[in-house]
Amino acid sequence: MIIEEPRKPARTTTEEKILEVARKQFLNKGYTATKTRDIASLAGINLALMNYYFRSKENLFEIIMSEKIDELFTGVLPVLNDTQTSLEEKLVLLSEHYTDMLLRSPGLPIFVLNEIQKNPERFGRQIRFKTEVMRSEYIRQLAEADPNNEPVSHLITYLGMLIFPFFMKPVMQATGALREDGFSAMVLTRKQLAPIWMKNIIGIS
Amino acid sequence: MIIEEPRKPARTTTEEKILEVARKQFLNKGYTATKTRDIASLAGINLALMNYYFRSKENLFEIIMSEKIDELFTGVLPVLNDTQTSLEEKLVLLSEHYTDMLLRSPGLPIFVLNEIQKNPERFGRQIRFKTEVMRSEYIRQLAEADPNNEPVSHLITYLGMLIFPFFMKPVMQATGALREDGFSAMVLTRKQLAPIWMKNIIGIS
DNA sequence: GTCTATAGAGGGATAGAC
DNA sequence: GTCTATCCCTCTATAGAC
Repeated sequence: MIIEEPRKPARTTTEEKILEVARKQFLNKGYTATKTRDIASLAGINLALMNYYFRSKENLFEIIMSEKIDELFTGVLPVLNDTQTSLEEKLVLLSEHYTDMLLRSPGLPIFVLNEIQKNPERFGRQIRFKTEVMRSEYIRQLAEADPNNEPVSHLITYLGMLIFPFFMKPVMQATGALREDGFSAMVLTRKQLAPIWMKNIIGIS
Repeated sequence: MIIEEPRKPARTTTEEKILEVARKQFLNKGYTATKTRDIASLAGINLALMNYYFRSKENLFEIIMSEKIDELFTGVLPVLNDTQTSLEEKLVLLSEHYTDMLLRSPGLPIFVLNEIQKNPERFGRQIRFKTEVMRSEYIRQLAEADPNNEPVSHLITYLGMLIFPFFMKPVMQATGALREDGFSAMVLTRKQLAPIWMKNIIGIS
């Protein structure tokens, strides 16, 4: 009879602390500008210990990157694939999902898409776009609504409505066009409007 | 009588060659991942000479960055401020401007917005968003069309329609969802459709 | 597991000859 | 203007003691 190993709460301490710091550093500075020394010192340890847990900077980065790609893309697959919800309901769910999530992680899209662009063949494959997204219930319903619809283009349009404001956030704030709360307010209004806009565009095709 | 100095074609050679290479390197790799040694060797010279022309990497970068911000943002100000064109015409002109320009420089948006995010206070000011864009004829016409319109939000929506596909390009191609010519075709179709979509959204508000 | 110390490579910048 | 040689700092990674 096999006895399960009990959870070791000790392991959460240092290892998870490093991951936590690394997440923040990579997200804010990108891969090259992030220094292992900074991660170590911010985690309250030193370089050698960081390499004891994660063999290299690259390795640590791949772990974080994989997490973040999931956060940005893979997370919505259940919504897209749900056969119980209508197209209209999916539009609302997507808007809510992205708006709420990105208000918590405004820097996520620019980080992920920038690093993918610098290394497409390495990270691109993780996004099961062709297999998972293009064959989803969402795409099927889109084609059903109007056979002339170009599904990929429409998906990009909608993601743009939801995500692009977060690309512009630093610009808006640095130029003084929008303060922090002004930006949140705008995005929350858009959360309501985006599904309506998009429904209309789909109708138009 | 002042005699104008003749253009010195000699100066275009080395200095412009360095700029040309630096543009490509910074654009593809970002600031930190770009190495001055690479710029020099790709320009067919050496490090010392590069520092003779441009005092430092930072200095060279600021020049390129300034150029690129202009390319992405400042370039459309004449369109936005034209009192001779209708709102509808401006939508068409913006769509044409961005689509054609970004097909030539697909990596421009992600480079500029990523570097601005890493250093907002430094580069943000160059974009005269609050003073030039927000007081433009375009914004006035938008408010005229419907007083309930939220001009900033609508501008972001439209820029998203035109620019966001280029953020997704590496993802589309790495996942095999779209080949190179498939992407161009999609974007060219969108060039026609985006103004129509947007006109409709403005009507809805 | 956690540390100190250091190897080893790479990067930006400059001195100084031509 | 353009080069070679080199300084000097920073960064990643590892050896080895505790």
